[in-house]
Amino acid sequence: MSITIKDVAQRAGVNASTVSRVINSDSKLSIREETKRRVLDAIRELGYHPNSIARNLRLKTSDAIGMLIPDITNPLFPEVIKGVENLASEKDLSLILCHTWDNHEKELKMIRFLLNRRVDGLLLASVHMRAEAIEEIEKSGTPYVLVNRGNRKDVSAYVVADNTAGAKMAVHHLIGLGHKKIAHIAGFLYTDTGLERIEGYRKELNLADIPFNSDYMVEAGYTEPEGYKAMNKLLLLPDRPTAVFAANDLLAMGAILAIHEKGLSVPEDISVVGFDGIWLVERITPALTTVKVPLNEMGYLAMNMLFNKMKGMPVEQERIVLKPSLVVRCSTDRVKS
Amino acid sequence: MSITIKDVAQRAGVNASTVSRVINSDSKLSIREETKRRVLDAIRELGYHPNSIARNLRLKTSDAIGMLIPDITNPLFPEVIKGVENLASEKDLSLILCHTWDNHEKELKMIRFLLNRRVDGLLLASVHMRAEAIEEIEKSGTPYVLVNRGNRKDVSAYVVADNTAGAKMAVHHLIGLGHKKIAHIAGFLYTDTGLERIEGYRKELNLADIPFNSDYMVEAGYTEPEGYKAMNKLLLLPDRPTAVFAANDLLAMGAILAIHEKGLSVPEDISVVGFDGIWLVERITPALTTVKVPLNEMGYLAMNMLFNKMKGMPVEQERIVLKPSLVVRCSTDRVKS
DNA sequence: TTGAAAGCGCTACCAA
DNA sequence: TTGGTAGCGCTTTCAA
Repeated sequence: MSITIKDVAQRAGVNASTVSRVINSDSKLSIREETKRRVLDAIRELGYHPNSIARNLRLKTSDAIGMLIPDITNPLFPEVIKGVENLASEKDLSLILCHTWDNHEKELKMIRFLLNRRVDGLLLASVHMRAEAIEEIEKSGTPYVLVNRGNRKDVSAYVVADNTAGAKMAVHHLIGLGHKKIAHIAGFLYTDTGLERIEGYRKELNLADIPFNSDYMVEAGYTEPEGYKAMNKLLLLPDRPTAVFAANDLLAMGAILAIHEKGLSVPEDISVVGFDGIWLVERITPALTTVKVPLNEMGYLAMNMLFNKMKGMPVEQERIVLKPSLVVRCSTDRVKS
Repeated sequence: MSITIKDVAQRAGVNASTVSRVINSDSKLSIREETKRRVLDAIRELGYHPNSIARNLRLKTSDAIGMLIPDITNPLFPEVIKGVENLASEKDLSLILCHTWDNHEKELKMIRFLLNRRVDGLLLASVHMRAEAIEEIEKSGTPYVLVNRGNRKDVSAYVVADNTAGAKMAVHHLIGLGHKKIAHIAGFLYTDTGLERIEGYRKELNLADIPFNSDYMVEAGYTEPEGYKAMNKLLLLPDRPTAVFAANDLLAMGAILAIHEKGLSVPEDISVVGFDGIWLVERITPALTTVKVPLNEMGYLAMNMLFNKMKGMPVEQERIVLKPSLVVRCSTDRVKS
């Protein structure tokens, strides 16, 4: 029913192989102008469109890359995806997007799914510390790059932010403002983003000789409602913190909501710092002080690295750590004495 | 190099067709338990993963659907995509995401690209009024559904919001607050969302016997900077509007920024209403009054309709128009007399 | 410069 | 219950 290369060949009075040669216009092959024209005409007349699936089977490629993300409604990911897409579309690669909802089962299922589709490469922005999934990918020989979340335990290629440094900047800023009772709303402990941000938090506290208070650290996740819940726990503490460093911007937003609901205000009563620097947080009230990560660049660089790997080209740097920067806005202020 | 069905067959001492039958475990076919076990063992031992590309070629499907969106960093789309993805992953369909940046050339290019990949269906959230692209899709016989943006001129299947009604609600609200000088920051005129929202704006004005003032309508696009620019134009007017209805939330945010920069305040000096109801706008300052569209549902319903079409199942309703609702928050207030 | 033919990995028909 | 085989639409080698 669909028009194939044979139909075109017949119409043009040539062999299918000739049509193929015309389509792929290999400059090394010489094709008579006249033949070429006839083929091109036939293609137009019949409205022929080459079947990529057949082509891919023959060529053993898919011209597709798979990307795993936890949750696209966290505005962090669209920014990263944008960076990825820019390069991918330039290279005529399709981007197959899969959601894992930070669920290990789903993650594995999606990876198998993508591997069966023989994607040419994988971008993983949703990775648990468990190595099972990674192993499966490596066995398949499919090139892959971790994005945003790395995995400190293994030797995979990745593009991530310097989470520890970022967390230190945030806490340093708070300490500079005179805060001592600094809480941390942490991300998942099975993600290295979560772990490293905790590490930075603790290190910086240490540097300032502020003892770590386990009451001040609560594990949340990465969504706004989780930040809200975590903050409510912190607000119940007899010795309430005067500042909160949240593991990401959404968490920070949830925290601010909880604080406001208690009739307290930010930053007067409690200062709040976020992480990631999604653009919308400069518009909330109060404008959020946050650790900005070059998200777009992260996506672009990851795609670029993946592309090089796919082409078997040398990758000069397999592990890229992007420097974040502190953006001070209105959600942080000097501690009230 | 990769393990194929033949390798498995050889190892299990059966024919490839038998392996295929085991994999696809067709309940109608009877396979001896013993054989089945041998095959399954061989699969496990060899770490075999079926090649979807070959399967797709044979079956003439791709188990993939393509989705066109203008710009994923507009938070409207992640919400829609989430709805789509929910159903798609349930049906084991991959979602191939393509960005058009609202550019007609790119749109056409992406459609051809997806058609060549023989996607089983297409979800179009980025459609120009030009019918060229649609024609190409129809010629290919690929089922498709328009999402968010419909196309009033043709008979395509779609799931959209009732933009006219939504716009009327917004303007009605403003009029009820005593506003007469109501401006509209419009979306692109080649999108029917843009057009219909204008239509609702004008109709409601009409109903209240407020004459349409062309100075009060400025075409923008759908991004925040465009809203900012448009508002600045409006602020230059000798007879400044007291209220602004923006064609979407991002535009409204840009407008608010412009207003604030001029030292004016929302809603005291100028009231602002948005459209779409992305969740983040309840957190900006002031919390945005907006026309909320059930975005998630929109995605889900579109995917559902597409799925039915793909299966050749009867689609009871080819054109779904979702009712939006007005959410009044803090960005609108009575006009100062 | 072009044609013939093999084969990518799979499924499904027809036989046995 | 299983095997053999043709063929999905394409590319590419080998010959002509």
